[in-house]
Amino acid sequence: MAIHTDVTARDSQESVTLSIGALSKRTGVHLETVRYYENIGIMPAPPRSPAGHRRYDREHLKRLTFVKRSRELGFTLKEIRALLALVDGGDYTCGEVHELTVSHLHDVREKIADLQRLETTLAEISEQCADGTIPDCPFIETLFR
Amino acid sequence: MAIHTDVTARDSQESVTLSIGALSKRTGVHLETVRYYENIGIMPAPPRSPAGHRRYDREHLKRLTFVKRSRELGFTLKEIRALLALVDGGDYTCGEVHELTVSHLHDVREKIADLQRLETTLAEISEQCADGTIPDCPFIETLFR
DNA sequence: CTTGATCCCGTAGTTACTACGGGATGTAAT
DNA sequence: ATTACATCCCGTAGTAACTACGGGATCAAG
Repeated sequence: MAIHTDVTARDSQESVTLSIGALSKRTGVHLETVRYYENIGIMPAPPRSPAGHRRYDREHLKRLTFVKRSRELGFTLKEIRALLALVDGGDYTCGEVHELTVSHLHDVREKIADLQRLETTLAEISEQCADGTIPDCPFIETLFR
Repeated sequence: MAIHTDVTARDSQESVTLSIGALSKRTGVHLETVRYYENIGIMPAPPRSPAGHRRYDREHLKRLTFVKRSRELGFTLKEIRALLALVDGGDYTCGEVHELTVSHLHDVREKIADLQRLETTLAEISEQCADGTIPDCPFIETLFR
């Protein structure tokens, strides 16, 4: 499936147009963020109404949903650009997507490991100085060494 | 222990002075970061040599070490400011430190939980599209929905 | 006394947005 | 037709925590 699905003249609702506000509400992406995505080239510049208001169609809606989902999965905008480039090219394979995903998964696992190490240390600290009125907390002492 | 330990005239090495580069090497904090910390008030402005070069002493070294350690534990600069304010005040108690630490620990645990949810999803995805030459990857499909 | 390392400063770039301000439209009710 | 209010426009600046850059001064060693 290419990102630009065929919306032929035979389609039942052939010209869906959404204002930026409507698009924002449907996707849950902030209005300013939509404009931001346009500025940085992640979303294409949509046609404008005579007065200059942006008019979005179903393709825009799909693309923005894609971006939103990918962000929720923790992909950076840079990674999403790569994903979109594949998809826009139209001839991507599952393997290419797999590669990006695995690489991202690796990053996520590293972050988890880092945070778990932190968690352990912080938990130890907070046990050490749980009872509260002692001045000269040992935690503070260790931070100075 | 207050942050400003007494370095009396009787101390064996009474005037340690470090250039910004030396301080940077000893603490592992980038030189530019040291200046940055000075700009934002986390490190005090040190005295200068006649030519205007910064001269640091043991107190600076201790403070910067403190900041470095705290950063490594994932505290934000804002949190570190709070910690330093307690310490600078000199009359902090273990309980106050405990509070900040527990709050931070809570944040860390939330982040871990978030990332673990991500990890699960990403692992599922990468299994689904592991074998590589199929076009129209199912993962991409789901992102469009 | 020359060479190379180090230092100075201010500014801009990074990531992914969010917020602001002031003016122009769109839409609905009267 | 007018009024009122929501929505839209744009560009700029702010957020966190730095990093990088550029061009000039100074220091330390040989």
